[in-house]
Amino acid sequence: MRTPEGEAFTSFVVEVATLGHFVTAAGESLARHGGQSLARWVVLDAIGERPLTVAQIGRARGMARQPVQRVADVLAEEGLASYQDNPQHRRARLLTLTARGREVLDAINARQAAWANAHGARVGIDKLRRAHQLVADMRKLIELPPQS
Amino acid sequence: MRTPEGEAFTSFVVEVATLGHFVTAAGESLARHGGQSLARWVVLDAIGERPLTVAQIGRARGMARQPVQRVADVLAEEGLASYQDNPQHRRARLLTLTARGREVLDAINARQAAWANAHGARVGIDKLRRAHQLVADMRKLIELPPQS
DNA sequence: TTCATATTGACATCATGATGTCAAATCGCC
DNA sequence: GGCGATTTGACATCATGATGTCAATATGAA
Repeated sequence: MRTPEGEAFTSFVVEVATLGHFVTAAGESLARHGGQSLARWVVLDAIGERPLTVAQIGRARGMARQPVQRVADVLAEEGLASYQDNPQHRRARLLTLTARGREVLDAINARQAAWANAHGARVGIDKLRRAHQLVADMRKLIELPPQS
Repeated sequence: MRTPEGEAFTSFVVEVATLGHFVTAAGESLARHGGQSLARWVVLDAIGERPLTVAQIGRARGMARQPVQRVADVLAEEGLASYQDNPQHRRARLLTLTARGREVLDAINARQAAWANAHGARVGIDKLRRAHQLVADMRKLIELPPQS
């Protein structure tokens, strides 16, 4: 009923889910030091380079527009971002970082960089590259239907 | 500011978060074929071996008791589980699988086994073991404070 | 046994993300 | 230019998981 490969695959999947949980928690922790949350950080970071519409942010980060909309509205209320008119689209305004939003984002990203540098140095570049490749391969595999 | 190792670590973390998302979606899909959700499947599976209290389920699956309580109450309402008196603790009743709950759980687990067998066969046992080890190592690392 | 401490269930509130629907706006094909 | 399809924002509802509080219960030290 369950092959050794099936057992191993299930163990891997469970381990990945657990690691994903830890990674998310680490992200929440990093964001909290800037007085934000992971969801807010994701939206702030998305518009760090250039203003985007809510729908564009959702596509860029693999989220539906609706949750992004809610977070974006909160950020706008708090003065970390603001909606600017979009010459391309009358309704779809561009969410833009304010000066305060830039400060907050830079602070969180700086902390994240230190965190990643410290962890990365311990692992070593070779193992990191292999790990990244392995996880990326696995993702492509899980995306495929199991029958093929 | 950002070392190559830091860059690689960040890429890995983002990839893991993405894979975790896919794995969760796969779990939701498997559970849905049994008319359940991932959260309900997790609770059903936790009491598959022996009855447990809500708090025990939470600890076993790394969740707080409160969300488990809510899911458990729904399962009890739907007749997939039932609360039985606990000789060890007057208030903490044991959540127990009903016959229907057993059927549903077995069906979902059978489907998961087929899914895992098919995917596992494609990857191969060696790569799976290496991937599992790598991910487990990374988790231990992220759990440590970054300074050490 | 007694009493401080920890655990537990039962509430509440909240953040997050998914999904559905609708009308306005844009785009693309003709 | 006109018109159908798509995109978008703006609502709504829902599932999930985290957190906090409280009283009832169990546990362990004295």
